[in-house]
Amino acid sequence: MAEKTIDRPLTEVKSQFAVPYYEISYDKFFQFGVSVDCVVFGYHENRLKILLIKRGAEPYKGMWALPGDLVYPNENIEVAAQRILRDLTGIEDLYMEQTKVYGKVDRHPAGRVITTAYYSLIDIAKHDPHASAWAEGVYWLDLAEMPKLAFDHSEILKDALVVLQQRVRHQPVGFELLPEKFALADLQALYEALLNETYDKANFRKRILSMNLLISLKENQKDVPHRPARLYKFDKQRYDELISKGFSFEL
Amino acid sequence: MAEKTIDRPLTEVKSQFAVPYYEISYDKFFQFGVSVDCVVFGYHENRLKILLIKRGAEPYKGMWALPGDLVYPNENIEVAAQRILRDLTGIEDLYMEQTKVYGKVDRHPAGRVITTAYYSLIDIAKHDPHASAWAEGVYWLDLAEMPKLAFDHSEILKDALVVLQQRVRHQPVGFELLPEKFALADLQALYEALLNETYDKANFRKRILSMNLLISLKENQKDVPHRPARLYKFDKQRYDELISKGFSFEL
DNA sequence: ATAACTTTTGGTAAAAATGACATTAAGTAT
DNA sequence: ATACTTAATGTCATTTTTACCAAAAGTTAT
Repeated sequence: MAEKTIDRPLTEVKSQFAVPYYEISYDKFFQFGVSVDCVVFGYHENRLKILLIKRGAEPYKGMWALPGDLVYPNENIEVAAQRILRDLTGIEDLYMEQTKVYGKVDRHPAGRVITTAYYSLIDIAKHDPHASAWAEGVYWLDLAEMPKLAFDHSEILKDALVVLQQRVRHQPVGFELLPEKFALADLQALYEALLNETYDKANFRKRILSMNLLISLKENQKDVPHRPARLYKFDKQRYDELISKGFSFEL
Repeated sequence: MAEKTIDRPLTEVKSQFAVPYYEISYDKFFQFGVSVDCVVFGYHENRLKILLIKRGAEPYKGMWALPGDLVYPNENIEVAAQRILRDLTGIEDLYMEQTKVYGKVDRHPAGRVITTAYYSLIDIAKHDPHASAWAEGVYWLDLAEMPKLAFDHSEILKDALVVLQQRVRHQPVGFELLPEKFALADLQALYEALLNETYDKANFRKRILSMNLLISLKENQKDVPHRPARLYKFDKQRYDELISKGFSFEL
């Protein structure tokens, strides 16, 4: 195919790559710090929570912040995200996904630090966070009552929430916030909390069940003061099958 | 509200933030280079194209690559993205959006460089790229015939394409690839190229027009060997209104 | 045991959206 | 004037969505 090609002579040489890279002093460029901040969403009793730490070190000592820290120069970023979250909160092996990079020149008082935000969803009951390293405390804070956070973490959190809502609408990630076994009403309450909407109970049930992503267990709720609902579990295998066939979950 | 709070004593101090930040030698951490890579999509004659450069400097001299370069330590990343694209290709003032960060330890032979990918959509006819700085050439390459790219740029491009298709489906970004005035058939051809699908002409028309996002001009196509179609333009104001009311574009 | 109560669960009917396709309209080319 | 091409509009059957009802199944109180 003929392409539209525009090929002009070099006009000016001003980049660090204009001469062979190994002859240049990179000092001028290689002065960045890189960090990771983790936005961990949890869900408990119909409320969406965020995992925050109370900072035990400068800068912003004593303030609320997302769990985050600097990446080592020989460490991959995703690995760092896991390590840092584990070091500060004890939580391990989460599925984490990037949301955005934050790189304002003055966002960190100690120098030029650009940070990558990762988000994750967990069932609060399945993990037991505890403060360690320089974290003075680890808390599940209600999303509705969020204090001001250190650095630009308030902005990071706000953006991550938008990403979460996007994801939740188009992929069945919501299931990750629920216990293994759950009732349809639980799932509905979760989605209503996540997206602040309300759904008709009967129609929600039909929609979800028609996707065939749930396995009906031979087991009912216990200790409820009314008719107990049937319990279900998420059919991960069926989901992977559908995805590979180009299925797209929509709520 | 009572929160589930877990607050344990410090167990170990091992982070760089465990002592006041101004007393620490950060040298160990502040060794990163940060770069930006731009994935600029263009559209011309029913084909999706990518703006690539032929590298005129090491590393990967002579190879195809996304326009990208290192960020200055006192420069905001978005500003750098604009500058670098302008320096290398002469294209200015694009609306660019982040897609992802790439940070593998060995992704750059000159040292630890993490890069942020930005993507943008432009109407090829509206811009006239020309190689400058250390770019030896600038080319619009057809997406279907993409060569192997320098660094991890092939992966970056692949991911950006997925993001583009997502965005195009849920926001009317497609309009940015068309000239000011266009016929409905042009819009349809664009979406069909972007998403490799085909739509029924009559139904596509109804769907698009029912969104009220197009302004019908009192003007028709010229120089077509058949009945000329009515021209439309995108109603940006109406779009912003709808968005602020929580409207979501779906195709 | 029975009645009252609450929530689950299955169903139906109207309304809305979708999709396939036919028809008419409006221009160009001969 | 006629043929031809694509635009533009309309119709209709089908599917999907939505609102709502009622029976079923358990718990609790009497």
